[in-house]
Order: sequence, then C-alpha cells, then structure tokens
Amino acid sequence: MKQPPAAERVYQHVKDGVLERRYEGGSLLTEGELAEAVGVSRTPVREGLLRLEAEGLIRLYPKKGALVLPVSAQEIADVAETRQLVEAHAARKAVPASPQLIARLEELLEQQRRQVADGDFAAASVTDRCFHAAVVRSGGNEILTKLYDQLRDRQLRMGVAVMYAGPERVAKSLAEHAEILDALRAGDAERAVSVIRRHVEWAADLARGEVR
Amino acid sequence: MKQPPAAERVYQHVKDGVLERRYEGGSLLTEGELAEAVGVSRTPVREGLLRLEAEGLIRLYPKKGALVLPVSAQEIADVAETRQLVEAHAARKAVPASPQLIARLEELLEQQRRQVADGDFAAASVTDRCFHAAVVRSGGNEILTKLYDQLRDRQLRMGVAVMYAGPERVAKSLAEHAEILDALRAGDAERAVSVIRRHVEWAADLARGEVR
DNA sequence: CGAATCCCTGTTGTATCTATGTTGTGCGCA
DNA sequence: TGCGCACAACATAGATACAACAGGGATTCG
Repeated sequence: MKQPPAAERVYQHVKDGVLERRYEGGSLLTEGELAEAVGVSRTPVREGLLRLEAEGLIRLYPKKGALVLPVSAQEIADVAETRQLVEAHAARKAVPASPQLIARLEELLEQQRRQVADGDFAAASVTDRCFHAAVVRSGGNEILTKLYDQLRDRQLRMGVAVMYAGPERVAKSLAEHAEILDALRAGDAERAVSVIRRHVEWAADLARGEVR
Repeated sequence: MKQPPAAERVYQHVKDGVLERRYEGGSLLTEGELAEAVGVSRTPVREGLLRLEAEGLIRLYPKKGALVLPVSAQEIADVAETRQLVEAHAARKAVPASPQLIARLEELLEQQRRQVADGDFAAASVTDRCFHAAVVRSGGNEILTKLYDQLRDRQLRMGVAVMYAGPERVAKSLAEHAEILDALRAGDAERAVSVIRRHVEWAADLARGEVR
C-alpha cells in the first residue's frame, strides 16, 4: 500500500505544500499537525522536516515549530546570483558542446514546444527546468548539479511558476532556450552566458514582483 | 549538565570522527553503535546522521547502516572545481575591497603568522580557513557562504590537514594568503583569482596524493 | 556433492511514551 | 485600570518499544 517510506511522504507533502504556496511563508507548522495530515507518526515527520531545513526551505525553532521561511529580497538575490554563477560556469565548460548534449537539448526544446502547443504549461515548466539542468549536469560536477536543483526548487517557491502564466512569457522563455542552444552549438560560450544572464535576471525580477 | 542537544552531540561526534579519519571511508556505522558511543538513544542519532548525509559526508543505506563515503577522485575534482568557482567569484565581487574586509584579512593573516610562530599548526589551519571564508562571506551571499563551508569540511576529510605538516608548506600557504590580500588591496581582481586558483589546485593535488 | 530454501539474527523504520521548556492567559494586587 | 506572577496548555526533545525487512548461514533435498 505504501511503497514510499513515511519520511519521504512527509518530505514531499511539505515540500509540495511550500512550493505550491499552500503553506504560506511565515506560517508555523507543528509536527503534530503534519503527522495527522500525512497519516504517520511524528518521528518520520521530524526526519522530513530536518531534510527540508537542510535545503533551506524551512527553519526549525526549538520548542516552537517549523517556520516556513518567507522569501526575502536577500534570498531572491542570493538564489539569482548563485544560479548565474553555476549556470554560466556550466555553459562555459560545455563549450565545445558534445553531440550528446546538443541532441539532448534539442530533444528537450522540441518537447517543450509540443507541450506549449498542447497548452500543458505545467509540463512545459518542468521541461524548462530540465533544459537548464541538462546544461549544468553536462559539467559532470555532482556538487554543482545538486546545488542547482535546490536553487530551482527555491526559485519555484518564489512564484516563478507564474513565468508560465501568459503566452508571451512562454514564448520568451522558449526563444531564449533556442538562443542558448544555438550559441552552444556555435561554440559561442559568451553569447550563451549573456542569454543565461538575462534569463535568470528575468526570473529574479518576476520573483521580486511576486513577493512585493 | 548537557548544554548541547543530543542530536548536536551526535552530529559533532560523527563529523569529527569522519574528518579526523577515525572512521575510515568505507566503514559501515550502525545507529546502535553510535547511540552507545555517544550515550544517547537512537532517535537523536538518526537526526544527526540525516544532517551528515545532507552534507554529503555519509550515505544512508536502508536496513544496512551509514556508509562513511570514501573520498573518490571524482569528489576531489568536484570540490576543487566548486571551490575555485565560488572563491574566484567572491574575489572578483570583493573588488574594490572595503576597508573592513581588508582590515579583517590583515588581522587574520597576522593571527595566522603568530600561530605558526608559536607552532600551533592546528589553530593556524583554522585561521587559514577563516581567511578564505572571510573573502567568500564578504560577498554577502548566504547560499554561497554555506556551500563554501561545506566544501572546506569535505576537503578537510581528504587529508588536506597535512597541508600544515611541514614548515615549507605552512610558509607557502602564508605567502599565498599575503599575495591574495595584496592583490585585493591593489584592486587587482584577476591576480587574486589566479593566486586562488593555484592555492586551491595545490590543495586538490595534496588530496590526490593523500588518497592514492 | 551442489543448490535451493528456510530460519535466525541484526538493523532500520515507525510508533508511543515521558520529560522539559516555552508561551500565552488569567487572576490577583497595587 | 495596569502590572506582575503563577499556572496551564502545548510543542518539541529524547527514550523506549515494537514491527518489518534484508542477509547469511545452516539444513535439507535432489
């Protein structure tokens, strides 16, 4: 009945809740509530919360509860800066691009186009993320890859999902991906970096607009 | 009687053990052992292990135990690359350097000199680390600061402590710090970056020599 | 003699229980 | 009415107890 371990279920539940803004920033979750909500005991709840804290999504206050960290201007800036750093580094390192990488990116871009055409923006958003992650992953650095994933999670929480709110935004995103791919194909690392810079900065701006 | 929480004690115990090579890479720790060793129950042990896993020092295998991750060539390379990236970025961002930062670095360098003169290499190693961390911290990016701290921990585990084994190594380290400070003071970011590159690469080479 | 199976032991995963600390509230007093 | 203190409610931190699972070795059957 329950394939995934209880701690994992709690982790996903809270993470989804935070990312989807069901649990708002600033609210105080208690272990008991979560235990009841997910249907497990409090022990796995603590384990899940611990992982979330390590990822920077929540903050555990002794004897008080788990505070869902509100996104601060500082955090938006930090995430954006770090994304820039990691992704730009990955792009430079990816040049000259291997045929495998190019093929993978083409595939992802095509997939995203289809999803957009089908109106499935949620899926397109996931593919968007995969596109960037593929570039970073191609660097072969596990530390950076993991870090980058966490950054994307945190950015998701900032409401960057609204990036896929309107058709013009989707088109912009798609166009920039195409340009990144193009620059990579041409071996022009600096052009790819500059597009990435714009892309990330745009996401950060959206987040800033969202938060306040 | 017990100021620090039990989970924290476990965390420190295992971390120190791994960093000081008391627990060798590849060994399998069980919760029961650790619980007895530290003198607490298994509950806080699990919490501590979970944190360690998030930091990449150990790996939890279901129903088997906590594997102390052996340092791999891949990990050495990844840590070095990431350190380069973060520290170089921080140095560039730190230029032009604020008087506060310069003062702090001068203070740390002086302190390290004293410690070396006193023969207290352990303390000098800690100060060394503070020096680099100060540069990164000056960037004001909490994500990068935290990441950098974790990287230094992991590098410690790779036996980079032997960096402070001989007088000539200590002298080299000290000289490079002085050069970094000098470049920063002069506003020459690229010189600082190149020294940092050498410095980190040197540490990685030591690690490679240590491991095999 | 070899291989498959079954049981036994050790370890984690989860639940429950106790102790302790923190917070907010309400009562009494000035 | 306002301030302060004590108490009660609640939340976590830690310990213990129990269940489920994996792996190894002995045993047994072919």
